[in-house]
Amino acid sequence: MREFLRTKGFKMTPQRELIFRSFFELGEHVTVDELYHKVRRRDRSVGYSTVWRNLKLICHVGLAEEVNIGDGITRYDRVTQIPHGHFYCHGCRKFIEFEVEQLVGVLAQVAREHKFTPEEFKIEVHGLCDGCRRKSRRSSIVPAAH
Amino acid sequence: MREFLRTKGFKMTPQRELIFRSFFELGEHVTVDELYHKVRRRDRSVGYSTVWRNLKLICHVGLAEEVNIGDGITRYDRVTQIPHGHFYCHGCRKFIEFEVEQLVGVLAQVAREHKFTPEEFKIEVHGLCDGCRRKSRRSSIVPAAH
DNA sequence: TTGAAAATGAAAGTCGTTTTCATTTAGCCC
DNA sequence: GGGCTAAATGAAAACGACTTTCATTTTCAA
Repeated sequence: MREFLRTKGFKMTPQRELIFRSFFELGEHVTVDELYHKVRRRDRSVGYSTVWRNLKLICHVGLAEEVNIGDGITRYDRVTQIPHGHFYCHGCRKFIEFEVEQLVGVLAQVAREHKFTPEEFKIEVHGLCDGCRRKSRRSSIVPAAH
Repeated sequence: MREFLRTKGFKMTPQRELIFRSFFELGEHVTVDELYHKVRRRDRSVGYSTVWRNLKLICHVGLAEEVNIGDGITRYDRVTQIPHGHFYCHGCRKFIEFEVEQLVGVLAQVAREHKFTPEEFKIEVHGLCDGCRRKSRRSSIVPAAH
């Protein structure tokens, strides 16, 4: 990793190593805060901005990408070989991943038809997971009033 | 519209009428600021929070939905009969819409397999439109340094 | 070893969003 | 039409995630 970063013009530091390692241990849909706290448990001296900057760096070198579901909190998702979409349950606020290889193929075709050059595909479905659906049936939830 | 809102327990006001009308004139990918300024051109006395609250109300009653591309700005998109996805060009920052009827069908099937109850589908592709791709070829853009 | 460039941590700044609160208004009942 | 209650409004402040600043420290190539 030190070598990998050096070729891109970045230096290795103890903080960076800890942050990178912690990120890959968490791996999926990581928020800055989550990573910050994980790192902090191992080294109380690391600052929030250092965690944030390194998360950006991880994205910059192509090892992760931002995921945005619209709740104002940016999540960082390790880049994997297999493209995947997200089911986001607004009950338990958890993600379920699913494969989108063929969907991406279709999308790429549609993009070509529109002369659009795709770089990133975001496929997200919001709804309720099995567990939360059962719960919400019992105590049907009323949306907040204004 | 007055009637429609009344059945849901909301009142009609001059401000609300103006805001609703202005929103539907703009129609697509509307930001709070855009709508605020459009409304203001017709009535200088309308407050920002009123515009914001009414935009939320439009979503609440199912006439629009939030679109989030990850730039920290929420856009509001009129709900249409035909489900559509977005190509977002990060060159000119414009959206191109495309039909996703069949894609949504496939997604719904995948959701069923995961016992997930879908409520909203977000299909977004980031990249470059035809015009911006030609431009960026000529003057190949270097990503901002840290 | 040394110097330039990069990285760090604390603090402050930014900016879109959301809430608060005093006041006004809509619309139901008589 | 008048009275009443809940909803709506506008200004301002609060919120909160994200980003930048700056003085200091550290890395690493020469």
